[in-house]
Amino acid sequence: MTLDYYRIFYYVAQYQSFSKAAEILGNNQPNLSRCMNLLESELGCKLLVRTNRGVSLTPEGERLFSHVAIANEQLMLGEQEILKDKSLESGLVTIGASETALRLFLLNKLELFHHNYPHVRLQISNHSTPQAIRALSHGTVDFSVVTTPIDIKKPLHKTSLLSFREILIGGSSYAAIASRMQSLHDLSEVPFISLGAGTGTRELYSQYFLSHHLVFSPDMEASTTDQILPMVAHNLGIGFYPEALASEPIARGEVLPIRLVEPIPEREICLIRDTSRPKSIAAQKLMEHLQSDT
Amino acid sequence: MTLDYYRIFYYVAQYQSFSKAAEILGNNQPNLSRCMNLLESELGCKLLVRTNRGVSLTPEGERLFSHVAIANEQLMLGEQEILKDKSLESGLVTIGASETALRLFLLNKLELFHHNYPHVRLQISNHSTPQAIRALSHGTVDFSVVTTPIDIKKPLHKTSLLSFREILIGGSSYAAIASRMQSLHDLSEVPFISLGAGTGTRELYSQYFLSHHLVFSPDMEASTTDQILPMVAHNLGIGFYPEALASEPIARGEVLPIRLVEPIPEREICLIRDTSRPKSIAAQKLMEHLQSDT
DNA sequence: TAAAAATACTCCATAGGTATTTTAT
DNA sequence: ATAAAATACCTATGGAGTATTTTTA
Repeated sequence: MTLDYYRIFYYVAQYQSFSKAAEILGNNQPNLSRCMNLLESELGCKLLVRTNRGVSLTPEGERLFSHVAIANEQLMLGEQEILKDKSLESGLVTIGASETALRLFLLNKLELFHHNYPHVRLQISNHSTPQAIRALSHGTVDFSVVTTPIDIKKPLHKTSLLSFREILIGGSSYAAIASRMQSLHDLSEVPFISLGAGTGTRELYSQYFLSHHLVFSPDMEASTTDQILPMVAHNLGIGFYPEALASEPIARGEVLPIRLVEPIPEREICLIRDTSRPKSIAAQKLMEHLQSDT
Repeated sequence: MTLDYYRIFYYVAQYQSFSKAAEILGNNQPNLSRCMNLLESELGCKLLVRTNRGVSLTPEGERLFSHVAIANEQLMLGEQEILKDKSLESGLVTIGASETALRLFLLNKLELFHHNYPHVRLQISNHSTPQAIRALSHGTVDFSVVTTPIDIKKPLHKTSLLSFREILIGGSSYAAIASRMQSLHDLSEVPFISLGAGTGTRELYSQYFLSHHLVFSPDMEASTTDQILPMVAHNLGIGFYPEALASEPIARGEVLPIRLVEPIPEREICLIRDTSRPKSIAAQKLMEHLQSDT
């Protein structure tokens, strides 16, 4: 028993005519006649009353039609939705983003993407890097954009998007230090400002100090990177801060760059995806967009 | 684009497996594989993620499925309803019936029909014969069962079901009259009880009297046939009453039959249907039942 | 008689089926 | 090694189409 008969039935009932329905369906009258005969005989029940003026429904036909109409409309709706999703006229992408990744990379990219596909809803949850990765594992986001270092398990996959550097900055009180190149050992007495434990950034600098036989023990903890800049500007201490975000405050003289002998490890912004989970078309398109150079 | 793909998609999504779905559908795995490939390419969009452990849905597949599920369930529901209608496990028949037709014929028949098909709902509207025919013309009843005389136009069609006779009955006060055969002329001074104008019965007796060069002018009007018997029993007058209903009161001595020289016209109970209007299966079955001898 | 559906008949696309290969765990 | 889907290939049903006839208002 083929469902196509129901679609034909739908149009025949709508137009009260085999010929008209055939025209709409791009089919022919004798064929619809045959199909409706088959439908009736399969259901063992007359559905249509044929006259020389067209077709009308029997009581059973009416009953069936009320269901068939709903079914057909649902299918057409479904097709429309798929088509919209496909053409990115609808859709939802959920993104896990670390703060630095968001500020340094994602916001620009999202602005362009949103301009191109304004009907795709974007849901960004701002997390630390480990939190963003956990959200991905739990399936609460489509993908995450985070900063190295990262620790990744089996079905997760990393793609590099952008390298960036951090520099050490200090407030006006540290003008003397800033005036010449420093070694890490020289700064053991200077108070450091850093993000709290449990962030990738903190991990990174702990490793960085350790590799130079020092212990990184910040005197101040900021809960977001955003807070580091004003804390530094107010001379609470010195801290590492993304170069791209620091250049402007430096130009305005709000903070000073402190040059270091030991090269600060390069960091990366990267895309993390769960390869075991299928992606919506909108999510695929956005991921593609993030990896392109535009 | 064939709707059958959606049915296959429904089962594949349900069972998360081509093989399993094929089994349920009485089809084979390679065929479903082919059909789903076609569906995806027609929609231009991946719906299923094939793995060696089975199949899962992409986000677009999930969206489509929510619609397809509704559609499929509606179609299955529709099929079930039709099947129930067909087997008379459901259905509704509306009947227009004149009082005499109901009492003399219909009630017995309906009792048996209802016993055989208890799930078919019966809606009987009690009317005069002209009202029952009008209800049929307006499409508010499936068919009518009425008594002659009837006046019928184009798409209405009459089938005789049962002949019956009426007899003249009187109360105890009319024992003298009842004791011997009467002619209509002899009864001109006796008060008659009859139904009101606008009923077939009244029409019939007007004609009957007229054909014997008399005028039928009842002194009392009853609004239903039911009321004639007690009125007669209380000696308010004499009146025509269906023989079948009179026999019992006569046997009990409540009323007396009055024999007439002039033969009282035979009457008929008949089925009136609107040939231009299709009938539900239940209505067809009941009409058939009314015309059978059982 | 005209406008619809029904009938008769042809053709070929494709659904259905079998056997086998590929893939991922 | 196994359990799934994919691929390859074959067959025949039945859907699509054309021409014609039938029906009934």
